[in-house]
Amino acid sequence: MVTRADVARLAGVSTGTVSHVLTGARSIRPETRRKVLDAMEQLGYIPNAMASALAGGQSRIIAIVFPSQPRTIVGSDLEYVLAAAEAARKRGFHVVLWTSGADDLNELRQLARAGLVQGFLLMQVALSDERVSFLKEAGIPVGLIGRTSEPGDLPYADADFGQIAQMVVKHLASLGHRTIGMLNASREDGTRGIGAAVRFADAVQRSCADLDLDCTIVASEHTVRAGREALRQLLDTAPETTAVIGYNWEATLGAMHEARALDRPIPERLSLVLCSNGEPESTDPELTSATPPATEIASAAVEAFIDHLAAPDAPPAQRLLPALLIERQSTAPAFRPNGRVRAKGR
Amino acid sequence: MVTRADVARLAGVSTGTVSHVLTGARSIRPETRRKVLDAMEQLGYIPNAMASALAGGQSRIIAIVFPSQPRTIVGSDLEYVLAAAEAARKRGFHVVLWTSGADDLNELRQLARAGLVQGFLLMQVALSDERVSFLKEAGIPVGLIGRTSEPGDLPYADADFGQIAQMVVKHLASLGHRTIGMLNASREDGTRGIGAAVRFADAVQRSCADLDLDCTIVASEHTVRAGREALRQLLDTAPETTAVIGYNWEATLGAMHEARALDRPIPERLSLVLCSNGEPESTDPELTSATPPATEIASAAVEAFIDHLAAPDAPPAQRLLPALLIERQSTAPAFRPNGRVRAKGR
DNA sequence: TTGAAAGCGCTAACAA
DNA sequence: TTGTTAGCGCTTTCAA
Repeated sequence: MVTRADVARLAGVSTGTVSHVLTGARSIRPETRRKVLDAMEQLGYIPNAMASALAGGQSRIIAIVFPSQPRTIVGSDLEYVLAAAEAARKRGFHVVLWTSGADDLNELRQLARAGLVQGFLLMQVALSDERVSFLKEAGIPVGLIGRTSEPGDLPYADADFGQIAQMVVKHLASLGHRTIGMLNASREDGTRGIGAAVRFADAVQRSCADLDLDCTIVASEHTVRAGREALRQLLDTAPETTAVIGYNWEATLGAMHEARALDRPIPERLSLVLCSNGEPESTDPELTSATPPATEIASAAVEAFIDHLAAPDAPPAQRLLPALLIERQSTAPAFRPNGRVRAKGR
Repeated sequence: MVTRADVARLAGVSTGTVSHVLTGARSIRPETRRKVLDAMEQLGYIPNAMASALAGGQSRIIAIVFPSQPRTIVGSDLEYVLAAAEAARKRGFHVVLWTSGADDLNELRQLARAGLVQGFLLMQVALSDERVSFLKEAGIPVGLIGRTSEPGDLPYADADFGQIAQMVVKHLASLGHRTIGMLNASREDGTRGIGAAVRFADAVQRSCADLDLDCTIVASEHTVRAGREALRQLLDTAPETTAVIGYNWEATLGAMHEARALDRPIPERLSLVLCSNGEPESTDPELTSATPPATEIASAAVEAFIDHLAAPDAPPAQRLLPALLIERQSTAPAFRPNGRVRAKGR
């Protein structure tokens, strides 16, 4: 194994100098730097991560924490994780995975105390998340992919639900829809981010109010069957509904089936937009969507968190990321019984 | 921070003794052990992971590697990863995530040389996978979640496609199906495990031959649209087909839609079984399935790999794990034009 | 059965 | 601008 001592010897400098060439922590005469770099090159030197972690007190590893009580896992969850790993790598950090239940919180503390990880990036953040308070009290750095109701001064990145709601409602309004429905996530479902559900529902309601549209919101469990029932209930409650916003992937699938059963073909007689994570391209018709930008959110969260690790006292970055509306096949001008299709401007 | 020296002092022993109590590497007088354990308890001692990694030369970290050229990510991919992390944790190991393209292979070597990871567990293994040969040549431990065509003496765990094929074909035969179709994964799709596709198709064919059933196999791209076309093609080629085995999640979704369009309702006029990873419970009707047991496969692969790390010269474990057939709503007795429904025993 | 001490490879404070 | 050196906390060999 090639060590820093070998490099120093070959370059004719001290080991300290080699370190400083690597870290750039102090100015080095260009000529010396060259010699050192050449020697490293020549020897194929690779710094030992464990040694520098031990000596420097920084493992450059962060943990991503999933609740161990797993709910339905969708493909995009992995997208978050992979994007986080990639973003961390770009900053010279690594990501380890950890699953933890309410009873395992102590294990998180031990992980940190063992010096293995410098902090925790939480996924599936609930409105009120005990992991957050626990880690904060333990003095262990925390960041969020998502948000609690009161993120305070924690670094986080989340979807900008206000923007998403506004964009989607505007889109539907421009297609002439006047009565909108929403299939929300279950309120019971803390792990799934009920915080987001509440925030998004509020945002949809506000956006509808702004444009003077009617809006009915129905919560559904995260199953296809529940989604079918939810749509039926929605259309019972508000028969005028011509467009539905889905914020619950499984329920949205159910709604698609139920719409067919109710002879409300999509998009001709019912428009549907998916706003949650899910797989809008895997349905038929493919779903028009404005889904949270998983990769961007994860990257931003990692950036914010690593910055926070470097400067714990500075106010951390807290970012809300906009989604893009992708029009596919599930939205169309509002159906009017009398056959007139009114497109409403802007 | 509490160190081993603190514990030693309080227990009135040497630091070496504390280490040995922890590792159990040599016999300790029970009384001494007690004193040490008490001291650790009292001080809340937690060993420093970095220090032991440095001194012991073992980071107890393994990396899970994804191809960076990502294909469609399904929910079950994360299931593998989380299960692997959990299994590793039980063995006192940690899992870091890495994504790597063909050009990044050197980074893998550096990760290992830096002492950060002890080896690599590869996901999305292709039939002929350059990562494997690269790492083997570099002398870096490799394990597989999946298999290459020639796994040689590598530790791995994979689904037992022979068993799955036989079980599913038998199930269909027992429902009276005599003509079976299969929607296979695309042959182009190296990252997706064409190896598995070939193996599974062969196994299905063999199982059908054993039971004297007709069998038509059509490959499809991994899109809903391609699946629709594939089903049409399949039914054109073999109109007698009454049951289809899906080994391509997106294409299976497409087949469901196309079946409806062709007035072949599932399951009354066409049975469908999902055998690939996917979300059989998210469709309507829910899919009867025999999908690879993701959690078990990942755990077994991790076990095999960690064992291999501990004893590199012993022949590594190579495991094929059976799936369970879960009957849901998409299979039914074969439809007979004349109305007779023949159930064929066992 | 236990203790002492020499590293593991690197960082960073202190000197020069 | 560079060198020297004392740790970082643990493992493990060698002696006792």
